[in-house]
Amino acid sequence: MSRGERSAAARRDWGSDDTGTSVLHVDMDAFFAAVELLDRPELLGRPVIVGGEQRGVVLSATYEARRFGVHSAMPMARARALCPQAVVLPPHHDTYTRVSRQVMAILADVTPVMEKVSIDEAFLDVSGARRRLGPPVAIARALRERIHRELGVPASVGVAATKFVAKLASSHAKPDGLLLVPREATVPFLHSLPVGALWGVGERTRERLHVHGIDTVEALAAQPVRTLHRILGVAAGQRLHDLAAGRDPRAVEPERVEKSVGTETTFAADVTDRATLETVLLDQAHRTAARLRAAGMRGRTVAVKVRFSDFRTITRSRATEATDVAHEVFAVARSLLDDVAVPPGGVRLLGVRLEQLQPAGEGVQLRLGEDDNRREAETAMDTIRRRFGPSALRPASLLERSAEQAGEPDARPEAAARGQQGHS
DNA sequence: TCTGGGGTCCTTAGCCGG
DNA sequence: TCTGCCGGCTAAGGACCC
Repeated sequence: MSRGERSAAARRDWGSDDTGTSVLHVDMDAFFAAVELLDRPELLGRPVIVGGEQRGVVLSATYEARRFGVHSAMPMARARALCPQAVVLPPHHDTYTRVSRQVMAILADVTPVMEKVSIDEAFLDVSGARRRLGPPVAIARALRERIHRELGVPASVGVAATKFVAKLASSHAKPDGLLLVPREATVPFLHSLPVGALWGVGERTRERLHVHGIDTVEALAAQPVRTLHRILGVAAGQRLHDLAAGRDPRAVEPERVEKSVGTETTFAADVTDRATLETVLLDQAHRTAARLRAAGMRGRTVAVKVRFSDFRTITRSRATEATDVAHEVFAVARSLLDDVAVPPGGVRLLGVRLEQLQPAGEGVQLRLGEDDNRREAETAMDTIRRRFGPSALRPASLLERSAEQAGEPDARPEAAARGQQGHS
């Protein structure tokens, strides 16, 4: 699902010396679509798109669909226009999470030095596994074969000296391939790529670099670093200059600490009614707080995100005492939302996020009375939901809304939003 | 064509205290 | 006492990634 630019010239044999290449990047091919095909083998060989309805985007597309120009993150309407014969399937995130766990378990068998990047990709440092399992390329081959045999889905693997180059290698190995970039081929490999292949170069940065005549990694590498500082700022300029020269000191890190947790919802129809917004906000506060409690974390900053009908997006945040209580999160979030003027066109998206996370046991002041009771009540709700499922319990105000919706399923904006979220 | 939801990181600006 | 400077913190927004 990588969206970085690729180059046909980079898709070649760069040599077979894997002595200096201990980083593997494992990337599942068209992961969501591939998992869907496990249940729908009759669709093999046909263009298949996984994506939401209404205002959704393409989450995943088989290579048969990509041939028509369909790619991930593309608006569904555009994808359907490009490939009207495609079979469109709604996403099943629980299934993808389950298969992802199985993939990660196979990777963890190779080495504990494994860093999960997302649901469908991970880095491995196999320097400690050589004696047991052989050289990196042999490990990569065995991994691909085992994932395919046990789970029935294809994985591509990049093998290189650094994380960044391993990632580029896997994206050039797709679909269902393996690419080794030997240590001494690192710079020639990088210099065969367009500048958009670099990590951190998206549409905006590419345009800015293009204005200065910089369209390839080779051209970027030839610039004095101070020129890049001027164009992109010190941090981004330095990083790209390093990446273009093959310098990437980041190690494969098995433990990653989350820095924020949040939930956001795009409404099926823009919402102008404040009561509806507050109901959604309350639901989001509960979901976010429950995730914080499950992770044993509390957040010190509550942030609210609002996107208006014209796609203008604002965020408002406030630092408070560290909390994992939905009631407290909601109180701050609602106060932030109160200060936002809703334009006549209404609100397209609403979200809540907790930032400045810290372990639940750390720096917590002794609190008495109502707050403690709230926390206990919410913790009890967690237990019940774990036992009987996520819809077993909801706050009364949300239940009332659900009851109203039952009578009039499509008339209210939040009914549409609920429907899209897939739970009510 | 009309743009999801989960995040991370960086820049800029204002405020405050030393 | 006033002013300037600096660092730390907070808030907002933007770009990017999968």
